Amino acid sequence: MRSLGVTNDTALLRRLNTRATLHALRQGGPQTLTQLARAAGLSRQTAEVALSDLTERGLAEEAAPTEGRAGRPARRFRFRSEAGHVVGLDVGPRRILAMLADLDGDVIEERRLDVDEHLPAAERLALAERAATACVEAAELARGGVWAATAGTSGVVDRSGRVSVSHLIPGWTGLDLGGLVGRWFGCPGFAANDANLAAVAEHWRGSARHVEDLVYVLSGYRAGHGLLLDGRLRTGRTGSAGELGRLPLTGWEDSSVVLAEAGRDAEEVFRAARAGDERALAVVDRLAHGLARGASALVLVVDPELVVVGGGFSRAGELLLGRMRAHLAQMCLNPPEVTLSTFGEESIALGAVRMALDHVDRERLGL
Amino acid sequence: MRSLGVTNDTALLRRLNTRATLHALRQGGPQTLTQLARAAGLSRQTAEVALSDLTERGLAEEAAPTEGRAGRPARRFRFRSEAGHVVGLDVGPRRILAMLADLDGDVIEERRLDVDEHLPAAERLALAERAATACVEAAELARGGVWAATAGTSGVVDRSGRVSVSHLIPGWTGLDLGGLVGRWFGCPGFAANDANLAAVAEHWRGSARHVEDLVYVLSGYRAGHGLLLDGRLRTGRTGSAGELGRLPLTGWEDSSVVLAEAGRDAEEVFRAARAGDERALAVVDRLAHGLARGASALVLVVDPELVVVGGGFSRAGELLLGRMRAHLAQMCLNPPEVTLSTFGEESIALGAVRMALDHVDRERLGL
DNA sequence: TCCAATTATGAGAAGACGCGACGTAAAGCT
DNA sequence: AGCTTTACGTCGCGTCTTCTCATAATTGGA
Repeated sequence: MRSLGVTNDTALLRRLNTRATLHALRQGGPQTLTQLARAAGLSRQTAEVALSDLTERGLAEEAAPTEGRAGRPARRFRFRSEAGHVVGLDVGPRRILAMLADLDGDVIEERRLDVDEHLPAAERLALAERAATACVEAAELARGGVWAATAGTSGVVDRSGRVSVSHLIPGWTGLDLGGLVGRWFGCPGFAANDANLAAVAEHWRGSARHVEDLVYVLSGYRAGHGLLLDGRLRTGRTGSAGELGRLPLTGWEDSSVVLAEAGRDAEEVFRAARAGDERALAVVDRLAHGLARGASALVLVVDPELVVVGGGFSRAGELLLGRMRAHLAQMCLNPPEVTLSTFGEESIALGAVRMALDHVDRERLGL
Repeated sequence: MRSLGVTNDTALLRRLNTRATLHALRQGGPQTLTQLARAAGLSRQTAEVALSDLTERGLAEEAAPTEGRAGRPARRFRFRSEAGHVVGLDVGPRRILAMLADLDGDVIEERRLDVDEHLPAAERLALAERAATACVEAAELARGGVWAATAGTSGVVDRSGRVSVSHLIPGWTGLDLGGLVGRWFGCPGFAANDANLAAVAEHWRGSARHVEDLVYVLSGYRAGHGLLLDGRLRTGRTGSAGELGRLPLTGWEDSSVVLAEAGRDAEEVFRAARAGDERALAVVDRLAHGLARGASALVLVVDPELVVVGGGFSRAGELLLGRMRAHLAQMCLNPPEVTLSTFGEESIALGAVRMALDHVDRERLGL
């Protein structure tokens, strides 16, 4: 049974209308009062009241007036996206990527570094913290300028932001990653699985913008599945949704095994395949078959609108995708669309940014 | 991006508070004004206004006042659950079950009949209609007294209520079942897959009351999986979520095959197994293994809190459940709880009632 | 340069809603 | 009969939104 929030008095109306105004302001960019009111479905006066409230809270300010039009020039307002910032991190087995974004989600600073996959947890964390704080310092933010931070990583991450299992990163299991990144900046901190965050990023600004139900297939050195239903992340009770490790699928080959047998580097195989090398093409097909096998389980269970393929192997491009489509068509009655990730390697950190922004929108902006 | 409904004026507050009052009234049974106001988080006056509105709409009425207490007797109000009714149907391959329920979801009338599995669609539908109208006539409802109707059936049912695939029922594929049942009573009509509706019923009043994410395993002559996440039904893009038919699981035996090999009737096998018959126990174990295989795919993908086992085979009881738990533990890292269905054979029609009530709550009561 | 047309602003009035307060009504208890 | 208890009903206040109308600040053409 749905809970009906405490509704009460007219202050709720105020909040609701301020929220609608803020929403319209963020969606439509700098606008005049009249435009804003229409977009929010309110009267001009109400929008004005809401705007003065937002201005007081530092979330809106007057911009240069319209020019070139007849009549009295209208005051224009803009969303102060610089009012706050969030940090998004990708702490992977071989790579660390830190992003600082404003309230529009525009990435202002970015630090990327390669790390050894055997690097111990403490040093890995120190590097991640340094990368993130470097972003913050470069942007010259005031103290408390970071409103939320999220880290994505390989492994199972539970609801509280703790890594409950990680095979790829040494010393990672049991780590309270969400709590840690929060402490770095004195703000709420979160953590999530990398494939899940990648799915979030693709839904936010990537290939899955127009879709509410999607499966993300992370393939490469890091592998996993991300699941978004109704536009919301599904991590499951323990955070292990989409972890098919123990699913007894017939003919399910691990990607790394396929490549190891090929005895060649992934990039090399893809290049050869594109050049028409028969054996390389066979390897790509086996890769595609393995990915389709895993994806088919998710597809048959949740029947999504779209499958997005990302991660290192997605660099094989349409070659891989075509084979995956063919294999999926064998495994599903009405197979969904399959498409490439838009952001590639950046999607995990971007998804982390989005998750942090979700928290800001909810808790701090009241959206 | 969440849409921010048209918020506007104070009429919204009215609606919100009326809604809160209705909610409190339905939850708490007959109550005095003061109790109602407290439960809804409103002032007494506001609750009174809301109640007069509800009374006008026929949804509330004054009940006998409290007695035996000191002080002026308080007026009491009750929800008029008899203000409207819904029909829930289970049109299965071998059984038809029709239910008529009031707005509390209490089943008032019920008609059940066995049918031949080869019965053509037209005759099956005629029987279903007769069973349902018999319920309505027995209750002596006024014209327009049925506010919504839902039918559950075997096969894939898409969002519009059309059966897109059905192997078990002849002539069923392509049928606009939802539209049909709506036309029978001149009200909105819906249709859904049987396992999905069973999941809804268990979440509503059965074994899954306290849980928001669950997988329902329908086992027996009818088989399938139902999926509820965040308390909401997940049917997927085409309605085929949970249809694992093509999933290449190793060692996945079809229940019917297992029983056929055993050469005995299901009931007989269960009875023998309970008596300790070794061979019967082995058959039950193979059944459990097959069910666990299928369930494991759903469990690994969505990581639910609970698995509910229903359908004919669930009559094997704890015997089957215990084996399923053991097998699931082999297939999942942290296996969820497994429990028996509360309603057994009635769960599909009950779920249909709930789905019809959902529509009424949303569209007619504005909840 | 001046005037009309255009567009937005700002103040005031009206309508709706919810809530607190206060007096009143209706019961039980002594 | 009188006191206590509990709830009812009404009044007034504050908040919120919208409508209206006079006013202000531009542009473009005469």
